[in-house]
Amino acid sequence: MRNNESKKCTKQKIFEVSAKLFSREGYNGVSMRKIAKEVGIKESSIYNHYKNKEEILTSLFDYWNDTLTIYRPSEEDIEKMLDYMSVEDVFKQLVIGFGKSLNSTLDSIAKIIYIEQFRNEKARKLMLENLIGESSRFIESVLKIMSRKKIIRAVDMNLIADEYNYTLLALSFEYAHAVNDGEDAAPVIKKMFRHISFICEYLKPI
Amino acid sequence: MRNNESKKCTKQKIFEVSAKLFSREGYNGVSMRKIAKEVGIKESSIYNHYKNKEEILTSLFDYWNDTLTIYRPSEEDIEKMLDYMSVEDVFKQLVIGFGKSLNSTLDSIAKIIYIEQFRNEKARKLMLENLIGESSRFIESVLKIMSRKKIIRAVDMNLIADEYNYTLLALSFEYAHAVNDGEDAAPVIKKMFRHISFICEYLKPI
DNA sequence: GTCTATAGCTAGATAGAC
DNA sequence: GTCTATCTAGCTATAGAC
Repeated sequence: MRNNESKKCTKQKIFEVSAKLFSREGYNGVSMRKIAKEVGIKESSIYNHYKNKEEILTSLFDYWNDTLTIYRPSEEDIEKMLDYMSVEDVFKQLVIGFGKSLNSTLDSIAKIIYIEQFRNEKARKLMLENLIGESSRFIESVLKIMSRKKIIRAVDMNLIADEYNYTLLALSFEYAHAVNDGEDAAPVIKKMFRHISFICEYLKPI
Repeated sequence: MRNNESKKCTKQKIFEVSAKLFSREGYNGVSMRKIAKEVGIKESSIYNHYKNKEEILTSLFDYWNDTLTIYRPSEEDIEKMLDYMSVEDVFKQLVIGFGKSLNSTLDSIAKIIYIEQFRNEKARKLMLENLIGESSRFIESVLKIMSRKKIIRAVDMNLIADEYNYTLLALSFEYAHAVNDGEDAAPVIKKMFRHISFICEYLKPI
């Protein structure tokens, strides 16, 4: 029992420390020694938990993929939200809920995806398929629900989903920088909300 | 003379090879040996042209900064363009002109900025100040000219400049991936133009 | 300005004691 | 499961011959 707990604890520590270090220095900028030192063990001990360095990175990406898929609200959830919330508040809630679902490890992993997207195949896939593709399709499905309920006017939903999504993606880079540099992230959040207001103004029925 | 020419040529080769390799593997993923091998010289010879590895990276960022500042059309240029072009065509021309100004080395440097923005201070500055800040202010100044000429309706120009710019920035990431993977970049260009059409539709005088 | 040779260091990974 | 010790390979950078 104690064995299992301490095993889990050390592996978890390696996991979180790696996320933090990779997000600051990039995968190739962090050595197994640095990770071991920060965890408080010898580098050779890492190999009892992970096969090699690459497997640590892969486990980070897998965690991101699993967690973020679970978070996204279902179509039923959206329907319910629209019963008592405005279009604008639903979109704002999606951003707030997404932000709240991110612990500091997930924040770090997001940055690792940004950094490694041109070098690592898994990171590239997460960027293009998850952060761009799936997100856009999700927003398009939300727009379809709103259209069915006739609370937004007729628009090119694929286009508006892209407009909504790409700007938020770029702003999430700016957000990562603010958090990174220990600056106030409020101005970026404000920009996100201003963007949502702009889209909702466009969507308003005439 | 011949000395000068060959010197310039080797230095230029180091410059271009480094841009290519850094953009693929990241700064920390490329060794001086790899660069030397690809150039066709010994690694020690690099130090006759650059003080160290960091100076190669810095020179790449300086080149980006100098070139892109020179490219951006002046307010007078914009005024002239508007004499015989529509609002939409001016914006499309800005994207096309920007694209044409990029040789393959500048394409690579853009990717290096994306990769290194969270690790390298110069890259971070270029991302936040040049690609986000300056670009947005430039578009805002273009919108002001259009507004003065009364060819667009009254809007929050700071907001629209951000809407215009952030989506294009995110799409430029997708563009970099397409070029990177040897895929067809046309669908991304099409998305850029669709975005511009959307913004111009919004700007149309009533 | 390029070369050979090498210093001096750090990397990822493994063997075997406890 | 963690440790010490160590291997091999790779790294940046320099010295000095040509």
